[in-house]
Amino acid sequence: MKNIPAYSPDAVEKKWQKHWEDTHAFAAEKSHEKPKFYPLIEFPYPSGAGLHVGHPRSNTAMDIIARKRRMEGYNVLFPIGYDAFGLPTENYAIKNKIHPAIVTEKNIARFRAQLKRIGFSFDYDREISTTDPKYYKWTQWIFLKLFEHGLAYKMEMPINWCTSCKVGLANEEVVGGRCERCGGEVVRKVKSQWMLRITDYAQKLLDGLDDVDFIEKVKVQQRNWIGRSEGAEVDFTLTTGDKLRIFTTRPDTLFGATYMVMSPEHPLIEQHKAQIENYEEIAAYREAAARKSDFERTELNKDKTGVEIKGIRAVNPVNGQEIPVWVSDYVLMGYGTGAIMAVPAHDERDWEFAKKFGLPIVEVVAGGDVQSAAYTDIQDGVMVNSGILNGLKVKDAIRTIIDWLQEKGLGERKVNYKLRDWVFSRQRYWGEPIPLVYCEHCGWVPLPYEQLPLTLPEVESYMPTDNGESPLAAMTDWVNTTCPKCGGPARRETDTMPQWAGSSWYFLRYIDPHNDDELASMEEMKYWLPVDWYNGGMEHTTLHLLYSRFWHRFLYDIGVVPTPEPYQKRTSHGMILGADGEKMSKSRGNVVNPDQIVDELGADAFRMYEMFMGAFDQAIPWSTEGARGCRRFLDRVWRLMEMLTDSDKVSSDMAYDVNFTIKKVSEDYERMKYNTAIAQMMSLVNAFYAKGQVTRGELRILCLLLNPVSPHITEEINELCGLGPELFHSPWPKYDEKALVKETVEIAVQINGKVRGRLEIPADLTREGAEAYFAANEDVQKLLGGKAVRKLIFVPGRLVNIVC
RNA sequence: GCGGGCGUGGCGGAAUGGCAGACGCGCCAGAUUUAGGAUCUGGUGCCACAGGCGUAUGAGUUCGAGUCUCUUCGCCCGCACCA
Repeated sequence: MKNIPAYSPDAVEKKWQKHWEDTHAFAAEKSHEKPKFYPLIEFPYPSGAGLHVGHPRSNTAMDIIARKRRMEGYNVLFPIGYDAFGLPTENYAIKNKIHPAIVTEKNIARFRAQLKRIGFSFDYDREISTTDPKYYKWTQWIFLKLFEHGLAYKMEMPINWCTSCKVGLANEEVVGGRCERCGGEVVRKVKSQWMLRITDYAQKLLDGLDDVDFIEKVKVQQRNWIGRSEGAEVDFTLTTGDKLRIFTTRPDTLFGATYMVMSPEHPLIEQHKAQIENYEEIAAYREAAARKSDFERTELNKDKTGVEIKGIRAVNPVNGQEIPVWVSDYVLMGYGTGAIMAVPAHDERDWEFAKKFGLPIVEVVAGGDVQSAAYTDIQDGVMVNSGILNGLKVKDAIRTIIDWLQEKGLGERKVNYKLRDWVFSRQRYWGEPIPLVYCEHCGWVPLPYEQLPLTLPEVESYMPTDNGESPLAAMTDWVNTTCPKCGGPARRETDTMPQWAGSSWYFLRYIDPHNDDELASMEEMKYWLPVDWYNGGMEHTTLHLLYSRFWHRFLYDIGVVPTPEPYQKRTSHGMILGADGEKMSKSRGNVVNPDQIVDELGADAFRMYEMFMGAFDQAIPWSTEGARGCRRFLDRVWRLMEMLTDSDKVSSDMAYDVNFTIKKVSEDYERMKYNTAIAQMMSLVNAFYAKGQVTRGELRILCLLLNPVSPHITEEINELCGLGPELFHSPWPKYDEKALVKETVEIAVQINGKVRGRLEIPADLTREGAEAYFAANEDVQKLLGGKAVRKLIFVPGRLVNIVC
């Protein structure tokens, strides 16, 4: 072909992006005739820093799948939106005295422009933002439904308080005793908080994992987070006459319990103040424990502390033995019953504690040396010193003792979960207002649904207050209202919702984003749900993923959505590190700006490098040199136009390579093996160069295969050469099985397992015919040097191994 | 400590139990060019180089192991006193 223009990514990309935008090329079709496909990426938080090179990794990966599915004839919904409530925007607003809504709008505009420059095939007609009152109307609506069903409640409880953000945090937001966002110190503080009863859904969230295709490590993390454990609750009688209930997973070791431990916050301590001889000492210990942050409490776990409660003892229900009761902060009030029986012989923590305080260690499972270490094995051990359990294996003993306890009314089978209820309040401005009012007569009263959305008022200052109240609390005009129930005076809730709220259901809104009557129409949801493929970061596995599964399951239970699980498949991408192999951060100065890469190399090369740089699920250091290599490859693809020949067919000598590439690329995209798919296309292009020619038919196939990765250049080449209709709605190429069968193949010849030569043999040689074939082959006989063949292993298409 | 994952050239990484290092980066040489850049061609695991050695370590299974089993070492991620 003559007169090939120079490749200018900037011009080519602008041209196609405008064309796609003008024609709404990637809008999901209204009709439900075609099979649907709903791929999803985690919608970004529009930070002031703009897009990060990490975003395009997930986006491009799902864009490739979305584009391939359209070419395969699916109706594809590939949406985009913004998770725009949140602390950084609010902090920026405070610092610069700008309304967070204005900051948000600006940031979204920038993100949108950056995303469009990279050419993602999002359906921008369905764009949403969690900060839009038309959106958060439904976030509030869901909250009211949760409230209506008893799943939202307000409770005085110790919360994690970030001393720097001055805000309560969920357990999940505390990392190593510090605030996940700002790194500030986190202490305990008692405050009245809205809570969501996610614990009611622990078992459903666990069971639901069996019916979805999440990658295994995501399932494992969710299971660990929910933390189900089976055991029993057992009542010990105290010498005061009342009962102390404990939870244990090892009721078989009941005969080995030599003391008990209560959490410092256990209510029985206060109730028995009078009987406790050393109450002062206990109270002092409790105060010291409360002052410690969670972090310190766990940091010091090697050195256990505790105080014996003098004046109260407990009676072991299985043998009537009287044992001491201790207080220690290694027992947590928030799990089980806040008290344990201690079996030092068979629990490492109890063993350590017993050693430190000189408490007796009684062996009840034989198999170890319990004086030198706790014996915790449950496979081989046999019960000893255990009355009715003697001689039983651990598992049988557990069953036997629980039955016995239940019969005597001393205890019962019990399942516990590590999962805690979700602290849902934030003392912040830039979040969804909680649509409830407090009335002296009626208590907490929900706003009527028709009054939603309850919008954020304009305030003077977004600063949270030192006493822990939200900035909204200062807005008396807004706060003081009337009770929807009795009409009397009432006060609005001034806490707002956490950022997790808006992101817990956004995938539903994409389905029907402009609906003012419902969060989404049932008919549309029945067509589009569940999300077919959701890709995101591992950092959201235990928070966002679990929260959104919880909300969705609740909505399913009340008949609002048609599927129990929101996401059918969940995959995860690896992080992109700085060129130095460290996590990208401003302070390290190793941050790569996507705009710069697009400026220098073009969006197509940028997208390709993001996919080519390494295995998709692994952390990979950035290399701008590597990205230039992808640009060089696209230059080579462009110059294929110089060696174009007239045929619309695939030439016979290229048939194998072309068909193999179709097969490999098709399969690798599905398995997220983007790097090897691209490598294969590079090999094919190398083959065209080696030959010095490419037919129009061959180039068209290459453009189709490469289009999902680098959509602009491929459309341009296709158009310049007039190869066919626009690629993005052309059918995905199919390979010809027959073309993949070769007449001869080269195999390796091994003698005693070592490669000694190569041989061209007929491709259809069978295992049966192999012995005769190689016996008659001169080259093979030369390698054998007259030695007798003891055994011959022939692997068709691969090798022959002759043992002699 | 528990759970999950990983360890292959100078680098990113390929490899249904079957020719280790595909593809790319970097590097070397040549061609072209006034020069540089770009492009093209060839080369590039290591060594004592007609051969031998090589996938963190040591063993095992196998005709055959990067791949399967066990051992040791190292690294990453998640959870972390959850009874």
